Amino acid sequence: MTDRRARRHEATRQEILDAAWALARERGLTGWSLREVAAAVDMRAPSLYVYFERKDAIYDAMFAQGYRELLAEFGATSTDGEPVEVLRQVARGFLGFCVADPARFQLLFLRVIPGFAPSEGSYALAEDVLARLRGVLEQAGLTSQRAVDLWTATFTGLAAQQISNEPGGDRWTRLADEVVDMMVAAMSAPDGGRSR
Amino acid sequence: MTDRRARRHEATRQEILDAAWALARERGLTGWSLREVAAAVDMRAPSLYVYFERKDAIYDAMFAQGYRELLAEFGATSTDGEPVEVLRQVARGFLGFCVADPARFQLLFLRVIPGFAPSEGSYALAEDVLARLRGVLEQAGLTSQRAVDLWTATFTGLAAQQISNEPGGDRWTRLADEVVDMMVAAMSAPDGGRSR
DNA sequence: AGGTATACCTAATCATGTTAGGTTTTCCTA
DNA sequence: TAGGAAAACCTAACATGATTAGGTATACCT
Repeated sequence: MTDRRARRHEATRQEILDAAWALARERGLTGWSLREVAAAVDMRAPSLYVYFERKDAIYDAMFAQGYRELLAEFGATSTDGEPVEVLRQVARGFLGFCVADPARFQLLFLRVIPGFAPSEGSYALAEDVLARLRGVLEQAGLTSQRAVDLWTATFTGLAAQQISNEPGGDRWTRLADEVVDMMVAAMSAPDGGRSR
Repeated sequence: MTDRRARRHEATRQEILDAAWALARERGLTGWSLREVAAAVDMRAPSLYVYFERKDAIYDAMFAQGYRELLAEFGATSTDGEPVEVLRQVARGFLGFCVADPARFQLLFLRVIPGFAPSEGSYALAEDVLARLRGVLEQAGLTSQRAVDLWTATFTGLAAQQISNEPGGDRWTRLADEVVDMMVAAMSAPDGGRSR
């Protein structure tokens, strides 16, 4: 395929993704049909198959895009300064990211779509994020696998509660700093992070 | 309706629910159709409407049943002894409950079903459970709303991670005791549970 | 100018939840 | 105990969903 055409193809693909995101935000992650996406970009449903081989492939592309955005959010967080303060920053940033787009949160962190699993490539992006997180935690002395596991569970848990019980509020997200301090106190060596 | 008939009706209703649970456990919470449930109880799909006015009503009944089971699990946990030990017991019990049936976990604690919201009556059961939890936490000095919120977020978070990342394992659930101790240390008065 | 891949379409298939409109079964009552 | 009403079930049909088949037109390279 020629360059010009490839660019055009990619642009249309992104247009479709944008339409899907808009619908997902409006009507819920799974609350939209291919016909609706198609209508939003002035096509008929079957034409979408030129750009995505199945509906799940759209979800997969959204998944990848979401993790790329999270990586960007990470990048925007200043990583220098007192390690614990950096951690607080990261925690707040993460929660803000989750709450900003509940549909995205569900797609990235909950298993909401029946039968959908991210492709290898998309999953790799998720692991990039995790690696990045591991780095920041280490800086603050949270080196154990247990600490990382607890971190992810706690903060996705906080986001989930916030989103499903009080969307738009901060009853759970405002606990961020406190929780960070708590985890640092309990799990930084020696030897809350027992052995490794 | 006569008593005999009412009993029969209720029995069939439960039969349908059991079939739905079985399918949900087998193929995922949303991975079954009315036709399949009907086949499992030797009927055709439309006949199910004698017992449930819509598919969501089945989910609602499952939701209620799930919370009744959780209440029972609570009842089975000995509530006397050292408060912190009781808390550990409760935490382990809860995680066991979640991991034992991922479909149930999703139904009760995640918003997985598009468009489904529990009825008032079913939701009341969920609040019963929460009230019960509040009681146990208070016994151990965790009296603040913040402590309760953090508790629910953390333990549903742990369960979610365990279920979606390592089903059948214990990488997250084994953190239970440690997390309980951590929360008690950080949030029992004075005055981790600041003011109220 | 012509050929070919691409982009798009309509028509159709099959599964889904749900409604309409029966027929059969059950069981209370006269 | 006969009759009738309600309950329990059925088949047929609909609308909407994802997806496939099989075309037509457009864009671009040679």
